[in-house]
Amino acid sequence: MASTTQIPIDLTTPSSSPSPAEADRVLDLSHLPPIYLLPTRLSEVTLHSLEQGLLGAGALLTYNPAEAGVVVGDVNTKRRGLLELRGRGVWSEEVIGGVDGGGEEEGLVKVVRIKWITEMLEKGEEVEMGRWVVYVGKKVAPPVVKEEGEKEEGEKEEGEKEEGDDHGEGGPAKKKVKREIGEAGDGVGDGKATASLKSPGQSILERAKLDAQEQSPHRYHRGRGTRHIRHDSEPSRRARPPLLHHTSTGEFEQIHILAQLRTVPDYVSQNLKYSCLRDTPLKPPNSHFISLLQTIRLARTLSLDAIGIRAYSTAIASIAAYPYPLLTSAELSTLPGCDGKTSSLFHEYIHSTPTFAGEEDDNRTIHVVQELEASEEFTTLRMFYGIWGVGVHTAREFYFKNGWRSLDDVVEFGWDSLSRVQQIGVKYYEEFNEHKIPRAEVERIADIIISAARKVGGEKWDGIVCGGYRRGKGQSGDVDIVLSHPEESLFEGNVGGKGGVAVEWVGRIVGELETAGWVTHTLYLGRGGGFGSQRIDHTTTTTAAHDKDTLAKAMLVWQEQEYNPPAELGEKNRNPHRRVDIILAPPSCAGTAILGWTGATTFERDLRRFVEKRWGWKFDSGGVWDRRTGERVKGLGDWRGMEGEGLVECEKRLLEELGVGWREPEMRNTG
DNA sequence: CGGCATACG
DNA sequence: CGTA
DNA sequence: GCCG
Repeated sequence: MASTTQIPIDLTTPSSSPSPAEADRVLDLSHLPPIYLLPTRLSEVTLHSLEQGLLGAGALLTYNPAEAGVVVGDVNTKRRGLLELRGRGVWSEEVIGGVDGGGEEEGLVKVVRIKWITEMLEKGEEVEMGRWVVYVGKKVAPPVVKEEGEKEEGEKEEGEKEEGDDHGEGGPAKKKVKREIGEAGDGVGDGKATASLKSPGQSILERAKLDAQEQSPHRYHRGRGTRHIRHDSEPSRRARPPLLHHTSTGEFEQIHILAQLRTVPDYVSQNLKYSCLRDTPLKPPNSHFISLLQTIRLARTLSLDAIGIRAYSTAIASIAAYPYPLLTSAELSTLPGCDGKTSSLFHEYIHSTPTFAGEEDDNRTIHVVQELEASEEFTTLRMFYGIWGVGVHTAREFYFKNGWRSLDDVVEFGWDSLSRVQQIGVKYYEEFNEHKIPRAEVERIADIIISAARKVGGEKWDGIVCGGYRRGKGQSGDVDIVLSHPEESLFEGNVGGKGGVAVEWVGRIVGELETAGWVTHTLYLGRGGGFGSQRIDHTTTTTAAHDKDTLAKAMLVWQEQEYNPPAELGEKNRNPHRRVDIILAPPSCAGTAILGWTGATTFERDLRRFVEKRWGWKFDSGGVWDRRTGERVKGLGDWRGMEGEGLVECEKRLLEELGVGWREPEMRNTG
């Protein structure tokens, strides 16, 4: 019941696209009962403009004729009106004496000619509907026969595992308890230690996948070629009278019409699947739903499902680029990379808890996500995975093979089996994970690094912070800075076996920073810009990136030296430790390095797919390569610093040469 | 039903 | 295998 | 999981 609530949607969207509902309105039809537009004999264009006009006047539209108080259509006779209603599952008896416009008697439905609306829209003022009414009926129960409707997903009431033991965080591990780790299980995990690593049949991560499969696929048909948001005037879809179901259906239909009024973004209408070719802002309208998908994606990560990761990443990136709050799963299913599964998740999400106008929607949820958040397995694996130097495999080993459940377990039973960097990762677990880096601190760190580079290598060294900072995030997990120098000659010359002049430079710069006291640990120092540096002799292909086209990288732990103790804490430096990556690029690689290190991940993957498809090139942050010849594509990514080009300019030129076109870093937040 | 980004230690 |  |  109460199906005709206010449309619980704020059409105001952060970006562009004026909404008809926002237009200054002289004509105000908001007091009218819900209006249903009969699509019969109307073109889609006509229908659409009528909808827009009505919505612009604040009228309440519904796509459920059963809820309508007024039905408007190309109908001229009483009998026709009655039949149109009946054809849509609305049974009624004529009310003689009639009633007049405006009033909304319960259970009454009036069929009105279109002229009524067009006249109002032309005049800009309300018009008595009386003279246009062709039929007034009183709704009655249909003769028997009930139709099956959409099934509501069962809620709640699902496996409630005995969860309970909290492992209160464990805090940063400060103690280095020595312990033999040969007998992994002893004393730990009370028998849980036997669970299999590879195929834990009872694993919630596995079950979550199965659950998902069982759900009705809930597919929405999509058009070939140009894809439009499905229009409900399509007969097949219309056939079903969804009434007799409380709530949702009515809102669904009602909301649905709103979805049709929005300008379809190009990437949707053109079915454009490369996230590098469209804007993806940091804070998209559907960020809450996205965060739930990210949780599911993480579950896929933790269950070693690489393809699931790709699939969810694609969907997330697509939704993140969508400039409107999604209203229905049908609307969602028109986005590239979002089909049955994704839209069925949204269906569950949007119906999980009603959200009213003005409210945040973060009380909505998805069942499998709740299960994940409640499961010890998921939350513990996630925690282990958060240790720098611990990947999925190791996290699973900790959990399933060793039976560990907390950081304390790791320290107590496994410390000596950890690699050096893992030990560092554990030691600073909290600082790395909980304490994000404010932008101002990122900038300070960058200044110090650039200064160090200039000190050891001259004033022409320049740098640019990439990563999340460059994409506009207010807080960063780490600092990624790309350094370069405009003179090729600096990177030529001797090539020991170990890899290029760039490595020497990064060594000198890090040395300077260490000496100055900023670096507490060096996790890695050497070749590889992360996404590749060039190595020669791939096969026969000459090409040869020389070592002068090689990136170098340092991964550091950093700590601000200036410490102002709040008196009682003492003089020890308690500033949080920070993860800092320094990438050193010769000028020939500067553009690709910056583009490659700015991210986000899905943007990068799609960029590589696009460049491969469009040109047959291979992109990595050390250069652009022709796959056939193996040759480096000339000029791409070269920094013309000697000619006064800036680093950002260089990246811009590269993006254009790649056929991608310029995209602001702030618009590369593919989630 | 194959493909899904890429490279390095 | 881990990192990005 | 989605696409061609």
